[in-house]
Amino acid sequence: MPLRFYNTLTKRLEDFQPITPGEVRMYNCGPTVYSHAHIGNFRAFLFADTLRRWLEYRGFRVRQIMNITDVGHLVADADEGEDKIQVAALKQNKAPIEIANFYADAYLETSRLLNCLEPERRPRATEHISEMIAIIGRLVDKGFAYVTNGAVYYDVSKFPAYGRLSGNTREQLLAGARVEVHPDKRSPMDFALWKHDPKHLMQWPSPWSSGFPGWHIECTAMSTKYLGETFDIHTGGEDNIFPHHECEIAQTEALTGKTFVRMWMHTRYLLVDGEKMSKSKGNFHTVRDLLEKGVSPRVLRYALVSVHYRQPMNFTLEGCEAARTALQRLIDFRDRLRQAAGAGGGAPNAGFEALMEGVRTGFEAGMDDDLNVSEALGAVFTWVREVNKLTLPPAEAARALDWLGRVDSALGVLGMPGTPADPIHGTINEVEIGRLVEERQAARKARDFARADAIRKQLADQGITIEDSPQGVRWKRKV
RNA sequence: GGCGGCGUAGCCAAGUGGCAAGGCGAGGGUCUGCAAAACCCUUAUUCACCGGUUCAAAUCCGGUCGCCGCCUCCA
Repeated sequence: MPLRFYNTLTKRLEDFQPITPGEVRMYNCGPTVYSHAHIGNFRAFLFADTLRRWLEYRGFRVRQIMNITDVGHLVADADEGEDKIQVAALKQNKAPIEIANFYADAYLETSRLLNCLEPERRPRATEHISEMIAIIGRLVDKGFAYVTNGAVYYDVSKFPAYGRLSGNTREQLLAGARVEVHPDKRSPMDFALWKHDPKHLMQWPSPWSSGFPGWHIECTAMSTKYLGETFDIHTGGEDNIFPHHECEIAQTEALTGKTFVRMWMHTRYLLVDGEKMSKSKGNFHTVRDLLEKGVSPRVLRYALVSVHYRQPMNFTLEGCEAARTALQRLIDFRDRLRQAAGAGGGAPNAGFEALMEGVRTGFEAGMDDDLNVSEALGAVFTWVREVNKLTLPPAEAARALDWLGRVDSALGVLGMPGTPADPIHGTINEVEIGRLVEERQAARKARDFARADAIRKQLADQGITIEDSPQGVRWKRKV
């Protein structure tokens, strides 16, 4: 079965072929750095990461660009609202750049913690002002934009295809218009490319006024700069479909006269406890909050990645616990394979080849089908159960281990270390664990089971699980 | 009002015409000093509801109910 993705633009599954054979050019809408990223943000970023990993698994070279928005993203109405970063700056009595840098650094730290691969570039809006001004100038020259009172607006009426992505056509928007028309705008759906506002903390000179860029223009400037006028994939959250991506298409295609993006992919919203996440409902989780609550990064990654990206996901702490157990099963399995690869026993298993072929086929079919991770994981767990029944000779264990590594190159969860910052891991060190394990063994030998069980409990409280097997005692850290 | 999505076991979640994957949880077993891990068995005669098409529908069509998102704050 071919690799295929759901294209928001055509509203159907399409076989995927990059423009340049063997190379995929992909732009991911990244964070606006005015506060800490929440798990909904990271659902989208983890989707982008998984998509990149899967394309690489399939042998493509992936040129991945993920932006950082540090100016222009307005907090309320697009014309009257304030810049999100400016709001945070005023509130905290800091310069906008300090706010942006602080949250950008925090974001990058979280991204690494969740095992996201580093994109080719992370361009920032404030570092591409001159490119944006150049594009705006060309749009004015071409008649797609007009200047009033130092501001520049895109004239949506000049772009008949407006609405193709979101379904919000000009007619419908006009019919349902509920926004006061800004006096400078010709139509309520026109959007700002450049704004003039003397009160704004971030100001750049331009041919029209000292001011700052609109939100949508940054992605046009940065994506086309690094990926060309037409590229393969553009991703974002479903809320980006309108207005952000609709406006990007209008701007960019008016500018170049070419198709902007071939495949638009959007993650659905994530709900928490069945409701939209919001601070007022008390169900708002930033990634760092969850880590502080003891959800380890790899459990969080597993939980967020294991649900299909186009399915509305309901995030709960109970769900995290289920994810933790499932992940523990995979990690225990891997550890057993490692041991068997070193000192396994038994003759070659008759059905082994068929099992390997089955899991590979099933996993790849799921992932190829619009990144259906749930289906792909189903194949993996079925395989795990079958392999667990066998006694593996080293060669087979090594092959299974190798395959598990392939699976994890796409999912990125097993290779993640537990982090010291994670409280469930406790502070106990290996020397101390070894001492307690030996003390417990001595107690068991003396049939002092009360003492042995007390030690086991003590270790369990530190996140250490003891397993007495015929091959000896083992211990492991909780995932 | 316009656009889009969802409703599958206690929970999460695949499956878009041919006897309902997988994970978590629960119960029973094998193993164990007891556990843990692993394995075995059980846990949806049924896919929100009502009609229709078909030899055959969770899957297609029509309708009803419920939930959610977007329509210039948001991934």
